[in-house]
Amino acid sequence: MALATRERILEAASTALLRNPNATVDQIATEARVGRATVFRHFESRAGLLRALASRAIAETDRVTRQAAAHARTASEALRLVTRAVIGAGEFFRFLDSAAELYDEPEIVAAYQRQMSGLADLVGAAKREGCIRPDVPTAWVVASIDGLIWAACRAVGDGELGVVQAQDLVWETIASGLASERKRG
Amino acid sequence: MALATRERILEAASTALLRNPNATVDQIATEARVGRATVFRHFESRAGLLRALASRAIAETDRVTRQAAAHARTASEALRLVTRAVIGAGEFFRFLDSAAELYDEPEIVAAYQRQMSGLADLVGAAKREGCIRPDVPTAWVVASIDGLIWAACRAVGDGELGVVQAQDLVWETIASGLASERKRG
DNA sequence: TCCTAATGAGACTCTAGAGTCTCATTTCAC
DNA sequence: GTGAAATGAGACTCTAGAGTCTCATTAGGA
Repeated sequence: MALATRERILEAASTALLRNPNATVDQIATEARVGRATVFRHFESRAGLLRALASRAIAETDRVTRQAAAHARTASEALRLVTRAVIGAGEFFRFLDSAAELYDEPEIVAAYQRQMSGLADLVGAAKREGCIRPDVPTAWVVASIDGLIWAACRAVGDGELGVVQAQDLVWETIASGLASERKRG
Repeated sequence: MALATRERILEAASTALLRNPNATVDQIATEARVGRATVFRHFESRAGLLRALASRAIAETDRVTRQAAAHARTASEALRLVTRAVIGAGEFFRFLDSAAELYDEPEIVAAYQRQMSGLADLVGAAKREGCIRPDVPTAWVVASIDGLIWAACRAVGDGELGVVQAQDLVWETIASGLASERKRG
């Protein structure tokens, strides 16, 4: 029961924070259909709750990332699989989009930088394999993939796209852009 | 003087809010090198200040958007010019990135939706002109352009890219993607 | 120089929301 | 069924930050 309650609170926090990044403990408790005091029984503070939620998001993202990378035989394939995997895990970290206070937490910042530098390594390797254009700065490749992933997660969350569709579209956009064939050359 | 002070406060608010979306009136006043009371002499409340800042961002974005569209002879060209123009105005609206509370303001939400639906119209027309792939959902084209614009503004703000470079890269990414030629077909 | 408007400083009130505590009630394991 | 653990409800304290007000100081235009 203790574990179930804790999970329920985390889930509710994710939902409430997505709706409003400044959601109060009271709102989170209501969303979880739990007393406010119970929230403080499971987490030392509001900040502690957010940290726990962020840890969960980081762990899940790392997990799917590692798993995707392990299945790939080339860096280019890894880049594609990792991108798809992260989009699939979007529901876990999407609340971070506008949870500004969390970017004061060193753990969060470190995790984000770790993800981005892992992505940069992958992009570098994919360039060497001839899959990614060498004339485009790696920083931009990383930034744009990041931007497209966020856009995809938002679209999925809003019900505009299905998860698989979003995964396909992001990769298609990265790979070929959005212009018609005949205009491309 | 009154006008100069007001402008200084708006500028400071933009800076302070970018650093921390929950910046207090005191922090904004300090950033503007102005007394806290002076802020309340120029704006009815913190929320009013943010609204004024947002109005400024909306007006500027609308202005450059209209101007860009006016110079274009085809929808495809308009799409390109508008995208570039919006990136150029990034410094005005970038604080909106994580200013969650502002998305409660009907005026802001309406302006954002207006921009997005204008973009959707442009994309639709560009599709009809044969410039944008017809098999990709318009919603995704809009979402990905939006995502890339934000990514570009962030990169420019962080000093990773120059404005012109970012404008070029965004359009290049939209037009052709990031994959090497030989991998594209 | 003088007058007026704008400002800075700081004291003050008020409120929302975090965090604590208690006690009655529920729920589950045994 | 019984006891321990978990919970809900609500009262309570405390603090940060918004917003108001006053008064002395400054700056700028006539």
